Amino acid sequence: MSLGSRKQLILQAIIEDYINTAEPVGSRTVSKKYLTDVSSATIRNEMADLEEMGYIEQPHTSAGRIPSDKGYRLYVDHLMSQKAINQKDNDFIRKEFMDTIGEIDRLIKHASKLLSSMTKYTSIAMAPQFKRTCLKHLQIIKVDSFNILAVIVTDAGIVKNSVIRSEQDIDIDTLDKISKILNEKLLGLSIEELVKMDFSELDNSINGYKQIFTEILPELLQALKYSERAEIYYDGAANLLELPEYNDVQKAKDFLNVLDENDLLFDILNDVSKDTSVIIGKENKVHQLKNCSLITATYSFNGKIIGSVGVVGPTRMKYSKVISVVDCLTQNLNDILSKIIKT
Amino acid sequence: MSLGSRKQLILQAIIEDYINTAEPVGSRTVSKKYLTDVSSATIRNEMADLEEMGYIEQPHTSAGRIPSDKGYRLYVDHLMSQKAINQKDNDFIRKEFMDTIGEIDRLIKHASKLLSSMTKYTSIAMAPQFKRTCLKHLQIIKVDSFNILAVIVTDAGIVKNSVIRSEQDIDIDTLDKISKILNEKLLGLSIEELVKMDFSELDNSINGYKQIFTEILPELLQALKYSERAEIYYDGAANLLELPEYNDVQKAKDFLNVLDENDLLFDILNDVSKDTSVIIGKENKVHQLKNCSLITATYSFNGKIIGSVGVVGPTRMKYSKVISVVDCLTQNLNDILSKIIKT
DNA sequence: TGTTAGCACTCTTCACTGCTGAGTGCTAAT
DNA sequence: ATTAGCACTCAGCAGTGAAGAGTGCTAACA
Repeated sequence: MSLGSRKQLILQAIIEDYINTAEPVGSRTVSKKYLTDVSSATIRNEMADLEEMGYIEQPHTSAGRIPSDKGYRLYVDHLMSQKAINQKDNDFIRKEFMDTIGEIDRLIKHASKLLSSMTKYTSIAMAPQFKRTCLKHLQIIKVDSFNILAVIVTDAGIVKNSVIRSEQDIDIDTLDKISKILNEKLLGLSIEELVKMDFSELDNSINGYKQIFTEILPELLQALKYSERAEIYYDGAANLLELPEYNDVQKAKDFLNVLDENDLLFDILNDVSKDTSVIIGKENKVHQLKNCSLITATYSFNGKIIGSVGVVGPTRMKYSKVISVVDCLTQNLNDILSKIIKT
Repeated sequence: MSLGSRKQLILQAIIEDYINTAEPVGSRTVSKKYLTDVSSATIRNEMADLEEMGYIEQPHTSAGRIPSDKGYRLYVDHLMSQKAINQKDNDFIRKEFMDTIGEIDRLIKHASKLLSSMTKYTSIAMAPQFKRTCLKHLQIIKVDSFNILAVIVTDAGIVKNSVIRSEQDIDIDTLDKISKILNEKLLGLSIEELVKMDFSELDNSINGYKQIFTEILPELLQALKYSERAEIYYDGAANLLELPEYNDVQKAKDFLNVLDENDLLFDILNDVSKDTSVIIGKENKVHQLKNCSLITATYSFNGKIIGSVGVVGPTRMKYSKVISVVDCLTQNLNDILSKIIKT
């Protein structure tokens, strides 16, 4: 069922006005501000149709109309002007990233800050999923008589450490040899595989080091397991409270509770598969966010998706703007990752 | 100027009732619930005195009294029952920490979560300040032909990594030798000193490696500088909104804005010197928190303060409870740190 | 047949009103 | 020094009515 082109224009007008004002939009407003050559009475008739079709709703009899989730969906998929990213924004993001060096987690945290400050909504971000990356180098270092340190570097440039206490004073050469053996055997495996791996088959290679292996390996695997869940960040929680829809304290409370639940955020960010996805209102699996829209995008390394970022806001969201910012940001993220970490 | 003992009792009654109910406390309430053998009229007279002395205030003529900052201060310093930590809470904290292994930052993050969930306020925490700890071991590892990795372990068990791209393919033995030289020269120095150090005096020791040094050192120092600022965490932001004082959206907004400003939180947590400190209302240097109270405590390693944690809430805070929880938590933190990281 | 003007109707919002209850300060009696 | 009693103050609440926004319907018009 396709809408007449005038109905489309009216729906678009209603949505864009509502996005800007957060006030129900009346027929008069549409007639005066958007479709000046049509009278408000005509608009009224069309609006009644649009309501019947489920694209807009009326909060109460004497109010204007507001878009429904279905309306927003049509808008995002067909009506919205796909505005290319503002050149200025693009430059800004690029520049901000240039200045951020250091650990990759820090980069993602910064990305989250950028997203929230540029969109004025709340951003969420997931650091690279360690388990999806592959072992590139492993080295066991002696710190002192009782502490050894396992350093793991993966292809996405993630580095993880694990301090292991050892009862015996192992000499450096031994550790080097063990490092070499492990490196040979394990190189290129994903951390996910590695954790599940059956190490008994290593038996042949480790003649003479068996005792040390049985002391170190479990600790190492344990540490890997603990690193499996990626860090989750959010930023700009205060932005939400600027919006009129969150003048209701209860709603603000519910929203903040979601942000405090790392598991929930993880599920949200982990669920993303497409490059960029827009989830509107009740489309959300997480029922606490059924009044929110969520725009997420993934970032990749070596063709593999390793993490994602997103923006959460009211369904009355500046979709066009946010989508372009999120897109641009992940684009830059991909660039930087592939550049920093080229072999 | 010392209060009569009955005035003290009345002040205590007012404060404790107000802490529980968030409602101004009237003379009748005090007489009925706390000092049953004195009439409300007498209480009224005493309350008028207390108000004149500045310990309590009246929101408006026909309301009861609420404590002033000065009142809370007296209460915290002299009136409050210094309740020892609940044995159950202590066990709980201990147990929670036992289960948390892994990186020290994760431990602190967990501590923050614990604080907010046990106190029902918002917690803030600063991970160990890298720069205040001393170099224990430094090792430079070859990852592949173009990437080398510097691993730095400090006495507090903090491990930092820095991936350095190198134009030349340096062989492993060379890196080992460089590691040894640097270790010898730099062991025991605090990171703070290290960053400021003049490396030209190394010249003699590095015959033959000079070119490599000049490539690696600046990168290494840069990475150290970026790690200088400790991570800041907060948790339980949603708890605040449960409190009636934050039904005013504007106040909630102001508070969230503080949490979003890492620099501000850093200043707050960095300012702490005493073991445990209680800052009430306008005593706060940060003007955004002049309606809040802040209870902070430090944790140490090797006798040096390396970080701090805190709880932020309304001035109407359950001081006794929070102080005991914060104390207990840092106590446990100290224990764990000294145990985990003993040489 | 699609469009428009006009009008009665609905419903929210806001300002105003008067009432109630909580709490006070003062006074006079104990 | 303490207490009972009383007049007074003020926030909060419910009720009221007017104003304004927006609608749906009808009848006229191109």
